[in-house]
Amino acid sequence: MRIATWNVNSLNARLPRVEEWLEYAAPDVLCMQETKVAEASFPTMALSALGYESASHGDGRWNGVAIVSRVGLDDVARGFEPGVDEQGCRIMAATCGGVRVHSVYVPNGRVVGSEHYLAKLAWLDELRSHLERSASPSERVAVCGDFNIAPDDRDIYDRQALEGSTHITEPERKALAAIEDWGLVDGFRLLHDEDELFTWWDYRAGNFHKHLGMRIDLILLSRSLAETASFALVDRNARKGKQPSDHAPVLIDVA
DNA sequence: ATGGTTGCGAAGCAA
Repeated sequence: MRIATWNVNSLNARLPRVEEWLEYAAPDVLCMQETKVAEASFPTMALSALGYESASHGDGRWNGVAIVSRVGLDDVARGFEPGVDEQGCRIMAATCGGVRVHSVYVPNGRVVGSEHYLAKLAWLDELRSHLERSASPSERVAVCGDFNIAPDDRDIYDRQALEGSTHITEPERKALAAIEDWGLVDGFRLLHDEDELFTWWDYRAGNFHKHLGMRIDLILLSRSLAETASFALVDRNARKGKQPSDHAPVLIDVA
């Protein structure tokens, strides 16, 4: 079973690239983030034509997450518990091919110490609580998405250049570690321990071609699922060419 | 490597 995650930065703008990618990468499940599309106007038919069922959670303008699957899509749950993340549209889950799959878009945080940064840390804490309430680490669980955190210094291009900015601070990394401590492992890292295998590059200043990026898009797997991981890849080709997202998709094959 | 680009939506913000 091939599981993928991709921050598409507007599904409306990216639909041709997503369709192309589904055809050649052939994931069984694709989690998307920053779809920026309302549930009512989600391109369900276009994805159905490629053999994928869809479920989404979005308000149409900001954020938005989706899961598309060709191995079943059941028990869809949107947001955290009632009253939390009602406007954010940053998390949803579905059961696909026997795996409880989550698509998450962690808040960016903007500036270290700002209210948005504190909200990011609170959101990550809520994600840990949500997993405790709604899933079991002994089952087949995948938490996929744009975490807006580079797990360690292998995942950034230069420690000094980024000092003082978000995505690399200890509180963010500890919050991610607390989520992993629930019972998840970084699937991509199981199969690749090299540095500078980035998943996101700023559109500006030719950063992609200068190899100035971060690895912030992660596929976290429960242990039983992680044990079966056989192949993982960041598809940098999807970051090239006409109208790319600023993120590349990440995929992993599990049994 | 502090200067840039893209998306949304129609100016300026978020990333």
